[in-house]
Amino acid sequence: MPSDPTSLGDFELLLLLTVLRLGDQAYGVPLCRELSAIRRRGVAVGSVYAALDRLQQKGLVSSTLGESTPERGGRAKRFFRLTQAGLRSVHHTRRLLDTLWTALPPLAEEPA
Amino acid sequence: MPSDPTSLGDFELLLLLTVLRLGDQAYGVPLCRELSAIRRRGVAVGSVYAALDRLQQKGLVSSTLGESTPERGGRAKRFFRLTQAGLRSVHHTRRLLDTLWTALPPLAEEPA
DNA sequence: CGTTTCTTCATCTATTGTGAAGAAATGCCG
DNA sequence: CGGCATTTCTTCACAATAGATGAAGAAACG
Repeated sequence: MPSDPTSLGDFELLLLLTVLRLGDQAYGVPLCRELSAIRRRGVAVGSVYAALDRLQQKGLVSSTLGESTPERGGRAKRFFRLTQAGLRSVHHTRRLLDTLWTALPPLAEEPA
Repeated sequence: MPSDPTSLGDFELLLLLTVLRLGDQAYGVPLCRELSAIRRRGVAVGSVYAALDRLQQKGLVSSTLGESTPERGGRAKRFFRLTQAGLRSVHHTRRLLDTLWTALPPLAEEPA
């Protein structure tokens, strides 16, 4: 019994947060760039679209097709936003984690 | 390029936190019970052991074989603890997420 | 056309999910 | 005392979902 809509994979969570951060510039390519920066490691563009599709199917994001822009390669983009359910899902995860690591023991100091 | 040792799957993160919480009672069966409670959904015992094996191979937990106890079915248990690397990994994830959702927009009120 | 930007697709590995089978201990009862 | 059901815990085989990768396809401009 998979796909409880309130439970997110780690990548999916980061992706939702990144969609929020990018606001009206949340489409595939910059999402991919931003995620690469956050993770400090290359993120293949295919992973991003696959995750977006999953999230859309679960109803956590919605997408709208933009218009083309008068720039070199200004092809139409597919923009993403969080749905109410998506936002709830992020809040839910946050509450859970905030609770669980309140009692997290501190890191021991490394000897110099 | 998988398995960056500092990046955790969502289940793995919960598992590490649960190992911390259970302390000297952190072995397969209670871990499974505790995770089921946290997630509010059944967790198969196989998933737990599989994740533990992964985490051990990545060096994030260590395990020691206990002795048998004088109880019905008091079979020897395999106890788990976080390594330094494991603790660092949790802290790392926490810092990242705490940063990312500082600007998280609040949930809209549902109309009654 | 060639180039640029963006998306879709096919394929592969890794993570997670599930339940049954296997080990190791105790307790009951002949 | 000896065997067998029972309990607790672990290992295993297999299925499904999530994530990773790079090449191919679409649509725009110069």
